[in-house]
Amino acid sequence: MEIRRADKIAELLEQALFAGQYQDGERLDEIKLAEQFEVSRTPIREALQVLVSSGLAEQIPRRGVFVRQPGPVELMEMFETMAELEASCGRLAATRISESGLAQLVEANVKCQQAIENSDHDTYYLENEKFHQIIYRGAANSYLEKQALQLQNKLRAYRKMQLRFRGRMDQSMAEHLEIVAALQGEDAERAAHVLRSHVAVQGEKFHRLLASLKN
Amino acid sequence: MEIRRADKIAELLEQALFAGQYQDGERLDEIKLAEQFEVSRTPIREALQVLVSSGLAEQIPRRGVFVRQPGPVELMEMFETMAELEASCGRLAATRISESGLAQLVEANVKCQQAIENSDHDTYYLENEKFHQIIYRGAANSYLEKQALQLQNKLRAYRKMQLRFRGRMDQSMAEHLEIVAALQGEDAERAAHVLRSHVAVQGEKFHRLLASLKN
DNA sequence: GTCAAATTTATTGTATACAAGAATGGAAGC
DNA sequence: GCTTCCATTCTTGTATACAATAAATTTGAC
Repeated sequence: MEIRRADKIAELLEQALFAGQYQDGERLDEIKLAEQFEVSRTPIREALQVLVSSGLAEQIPRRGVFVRQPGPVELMEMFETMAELEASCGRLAATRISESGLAQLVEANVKCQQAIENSDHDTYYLENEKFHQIIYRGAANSYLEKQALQLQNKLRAYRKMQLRFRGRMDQSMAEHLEIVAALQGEDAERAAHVLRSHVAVQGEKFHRLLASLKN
Repeated sequence: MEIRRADKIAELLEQALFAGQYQDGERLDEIKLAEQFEVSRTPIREALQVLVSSGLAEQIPRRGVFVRQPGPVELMEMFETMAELEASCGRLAATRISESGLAQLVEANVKCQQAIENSDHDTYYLENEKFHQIIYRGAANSYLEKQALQLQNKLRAYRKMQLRFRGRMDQSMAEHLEIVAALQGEDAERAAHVLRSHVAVQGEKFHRLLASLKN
């Protein structure tokens, strides 16, 4: 359990937002939330500030804080930015990742493959995420790593939809193998390129994402 | 003037931090700051949260918030990340920037050149910043643009040092011309490459040295 | 004299009270 | 019936009071 109630509440609110429990533009009523969490307005306000600073909500002075769900355009922009960040991580990791890092990547891929064979979506998703995180780490730039992790976190909910599509997991696995090959060969440009298109949402994927948003 | 006192205070504190008025690790005393700004602890606390969430300070629960000036390693990491972000912006801008955007770039360069001839460092700095911001905008991805602007803002104080070196401004100008040429030619890779090395401060070698020291 | 435990002090975190601006609703005017 | 202005109500922002925990200091034992 957290030490500060405000932190715990921020976390819970974040989860609730990701779970879609609030409409876009909805006002987050301090008093109602205070009653709901059985605390005073003070920790609620601090929690709301956290949401605002992470972009999940917007604050209008003397008006309140409002839920801010990304629309399709912003979502695309976030995916594109994620693709660029991953490409950067890949480029840097190509010459910096350790042997142990490479081994971890291979291991994560094995677990991904197993998950596919068992049709275990959750495990696949988890190991896939881990795979990418190893690359962030491999870039040996903790600032960049943090940025990548943050955006990965923001996109988690939407990424999950993506993977549900038939055949996506198999293709994704093939790309993972190519990424590992590029990193092993210390081919920075190739690593960057493959990662970028692996993450990017283009063509068919884009339409599928839009379609899934409407539901 | 801001509507919320907390916002105004956050801004002032940020400036004070950038101006180096606080030591690294120094505790930001809520009560002292409250007296200093002649407000209660409440707006001070909200302002401190802003600093924490932007990474300028660190909060340790029930201990307080402490100034967190980036050390040489983190600074390098931030510059490297900036270089990657700029490269991404350049890549995207190559095929997306408008004619008017290109014209603005040329115009900014002219003003930069004039500033060099007048030895007007401040103007040079301002127009140089503007030049880069036009490229962020040219990427036509407002999320990425915001990320780039944020990091540019964080690095402002340190970037200023960089430019003081003799001959740096001339070299920088030459690189600007090359960047514009790449964008005009819609050469995404070249734009990315030139921008990356334009922004990157120290070389790969130095970073590798630092990184290897950590392991 | 030194170390440890307990008490005091100081500081953060939370609750509540108050102030000020924004939204709402109704009455007056057209 | 519609609009406008005013009063009321509601909500946020700030101040202050209280609670809880960490730091500091004192006191006692060895």
